[in-house]
Amino acid sequence: MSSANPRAEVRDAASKARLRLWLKLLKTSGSIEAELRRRLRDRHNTTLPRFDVMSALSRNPEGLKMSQLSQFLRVSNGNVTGIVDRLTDDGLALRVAVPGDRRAQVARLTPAGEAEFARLAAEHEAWIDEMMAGLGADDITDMSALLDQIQPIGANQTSKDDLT
Amino acid sequence: MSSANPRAEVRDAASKARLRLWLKLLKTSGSIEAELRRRLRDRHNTTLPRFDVMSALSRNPEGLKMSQLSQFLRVSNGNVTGIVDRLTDDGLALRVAVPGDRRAQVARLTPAGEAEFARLAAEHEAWIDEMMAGLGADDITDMSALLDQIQPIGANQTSKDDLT
DNA sequence: AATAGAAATTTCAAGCTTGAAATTGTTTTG
DNA sequence: CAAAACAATTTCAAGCTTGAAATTTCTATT
Repeated sequence: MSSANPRAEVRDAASKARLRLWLKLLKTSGSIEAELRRRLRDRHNTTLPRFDVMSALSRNPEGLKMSQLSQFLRVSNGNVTGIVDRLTDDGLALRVAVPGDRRAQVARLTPAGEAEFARLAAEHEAWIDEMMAGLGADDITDMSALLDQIQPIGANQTSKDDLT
Repeated sequence: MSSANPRAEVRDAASKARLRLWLKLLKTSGSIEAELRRRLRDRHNTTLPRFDVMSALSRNPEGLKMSQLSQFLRVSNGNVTGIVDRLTDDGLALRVAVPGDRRAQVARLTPAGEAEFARLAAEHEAWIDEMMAGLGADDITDMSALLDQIQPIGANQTSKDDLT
């Protein structure tokens, strides 16, 4: 069964190699993410989704409409509703009516929310720096270029943190 | 404010570069994962967690104890309980008593589960192959080596799909 | 102005996920 | 052997996540 079509084996091997790479990629990002969640929980009593929302709001001090927020974070509308609810309960965020459109609301960080996020963000960056300490400047450039070659859907969806 | 300590700027730039790379890595793996979830749902009426459990069971036809399963997948015990419950409800998995230890049970795929997984796995591999078509053999080798440089915790936890 | 259609949000049910507590069963040891 | 320690699972509450349905409020179009 090893020569009906010699090309088939090559194709199959390449496919398996890509699958292995995907599993490795998944494992790496999953491990980083799990460790971040663990530290946010144990050291700061918060969660990654909350951090993500606060991060988005922090970059938009004037606030973001709920729909903008969910687009930016690439999650559903109903999802941010709940997260902002809980941040609001904790006094870290608040909703402000949008003048001229009574349907819409803008979510913003409170001063307490900004202060809290500043602390979190500094830690977060240090954690990432530590976890990726094994990569030098060139490695980062290389890996970035390689990641660009992966196109899950085709077009290059923007956001989920542009940090530009 | 740009020369109190010249090294500080370099350190800071490197840190920012690592952070950007992490966000990119997260975005890429998140996009792939989201697309996989979407296709599993729309085309096969199932979910990624179910696929993962079935995959693990498929590689262990003799079955896995619930605790082995959760270790292998790196998720909590309570988590697999629920997923296996639902697979069982659907006739794709079943629990078998372990002779000699009445606390333990082994989860296995039913014949229907095996057949179903065979279909899913073939599709899954093709999807990954398609999404990563942009990477050649050398790219895969390079990326794999770069991923090895990232160590979220220190030691190199095994599993979450070893695929040997 | 009436109304049909679109838009911004929230609500909801279902499933995933976790860590902690509770159950049930096994093993070690005083 | 009793009982304390340990082990395998399940149960539970809380939060995350989604897509679909429901609300409320615009915005055209007639």
